[in-house]
Amino acid sequence: MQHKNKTIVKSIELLKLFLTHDRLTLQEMAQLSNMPKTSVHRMIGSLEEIGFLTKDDEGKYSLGLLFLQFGQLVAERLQIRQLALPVMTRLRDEMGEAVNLIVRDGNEAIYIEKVDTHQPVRVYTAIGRRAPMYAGACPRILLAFLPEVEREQYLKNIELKPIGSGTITDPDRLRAVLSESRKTGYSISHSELHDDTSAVAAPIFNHRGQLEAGLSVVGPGTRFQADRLPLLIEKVQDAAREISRQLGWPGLPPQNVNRG
Amino acid sequence: MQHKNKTIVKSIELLKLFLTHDRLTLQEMAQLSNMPKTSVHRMIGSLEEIGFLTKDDEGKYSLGLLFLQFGQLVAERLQIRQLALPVMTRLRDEMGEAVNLIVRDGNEAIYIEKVDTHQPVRVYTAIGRRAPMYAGACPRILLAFLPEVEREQYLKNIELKPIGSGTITDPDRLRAVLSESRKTGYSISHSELHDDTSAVAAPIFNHRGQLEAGLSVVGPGTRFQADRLPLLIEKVQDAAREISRQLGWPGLPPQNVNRG
DNA sequence: ATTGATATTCCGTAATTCGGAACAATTCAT
DNA sequence: ATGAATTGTTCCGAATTACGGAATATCAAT
Repeated sequence: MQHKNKTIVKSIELLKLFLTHDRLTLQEMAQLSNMPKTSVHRMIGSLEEIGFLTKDDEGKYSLGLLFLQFGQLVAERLQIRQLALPVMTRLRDEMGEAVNLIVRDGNEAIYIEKVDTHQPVRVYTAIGRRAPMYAGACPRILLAFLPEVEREQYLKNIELKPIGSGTITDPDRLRAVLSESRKTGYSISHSELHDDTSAVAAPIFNHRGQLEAGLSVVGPGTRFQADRLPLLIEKVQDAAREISRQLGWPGLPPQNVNRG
Repeated sequence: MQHKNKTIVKSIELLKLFLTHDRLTLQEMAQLSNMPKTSVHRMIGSLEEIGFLTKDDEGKYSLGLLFLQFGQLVAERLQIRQLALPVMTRLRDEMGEAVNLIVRDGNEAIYIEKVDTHQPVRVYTAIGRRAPMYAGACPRILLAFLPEVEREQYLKNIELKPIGSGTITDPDRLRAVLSESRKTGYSISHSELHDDTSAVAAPIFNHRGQLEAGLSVVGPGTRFQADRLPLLIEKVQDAAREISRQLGWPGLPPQNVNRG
């Protein structure tokens, strides 16, 4: 990756402005991106031509419907979603709490499936949301079961910013928690991503015993007290193992993989 | 749009290969796109860097999870989906047929919401799919109620390719059908997009009386015979009017708009 | 080890993008 | 209505950026 197309990267910076703004004018985009008006003008012209942006009657730009098509394709092609959904629904019904499925994307965790407690729920809601891997039970279970080299590299480079009132910001504490999760096979969080929200998560492995995804139950902190945690842990782990099995997981405890 | 960023446009051509292929190697992308290996290599390097593509263990590329995030945002920001969904669900329950909601995107119709007959159904399925505006009841109702200048321009430039066994390929016949739909306020199709599938559609207008979307019930041709059509037409039109009303539609029949 | 296939890097050429500045269009206030 | 201000569009010379053929590296299979 020695040479790269700067134009593409810059254009995406423009598109990413729309993650936090739904409609923008040329001027606003130029200001937010610190690029010259002319350059922005040229780039969004191209982005509009290909369908990544659309210009409405008032001359404001927003994300194009082409993203619906690409988003759908990505969602459809994630086989694990299909397998996991029935198990997730069952877990939700058993425990009466929302259930999330996440995978790793680079240095982040991304939500790829959700079953909510309240009906009717648009499944699509929350899908695509991102979180750092160090915060929250579910992202952190991914981090815990990452290969050691990758995990260490991540821990060395990442800055632990507080997000909720309970976010772990001390690297030593984080290392201890991760180590504990590797031993027990689950992780717990209280108010790490959202205040008063707790979660219990377990890892999902694929046919080669590699970490594939994380599964979690999420709910208000008041319903995640000591008396109920053992049951929650058991059920989440059961569900995660069930999905792993469907992915062809050989069934060995993760710490025994690659030790023969 | 005198000057444009060729690089961006070419890169999207590469991404669009993934609409029909879910995994591709560098080599395959070079062949399918007729671009030099080196250029493809550079571009997909950038596309990977920004998250639009990912490389799996076997060195094959596929669409990145970033599309989930953008797709979600676009879906969330389509207000009409929120309004339409309850009405669509009710229509589905009344008639026992699948219900679709589509909007125009350039010269195509794109499905933005779907309520299926079979449970449990992933709503996301089919969302983002595209169809030409001349084929199928729902796409064609969009075409019928397009402003005359745009409609004529479309009809002059489009080539009517057969898709299903009933696709209209004769321009005069299409014009007659469109004119009829404008008078009656609905459209019917039999085997135009898929063989043995029929549909009945009605237009949805916004607060300015402009065409905003199309609503349709879809099902097997055997259930869309003459005896049942009047009821289907009535129910679809009722539902479409209900959604239009929620969008602030002034309530005038479309042919009276801008005639005062 | 040898072959064949695919991926990656090199590097001189030249086409493309850049961005300031001038210009046009639109909006707003008076 | 008129003028001022704001936003959007076009122009054009400078030079950065992308191009792509060829050489090299990596990998898998025999």
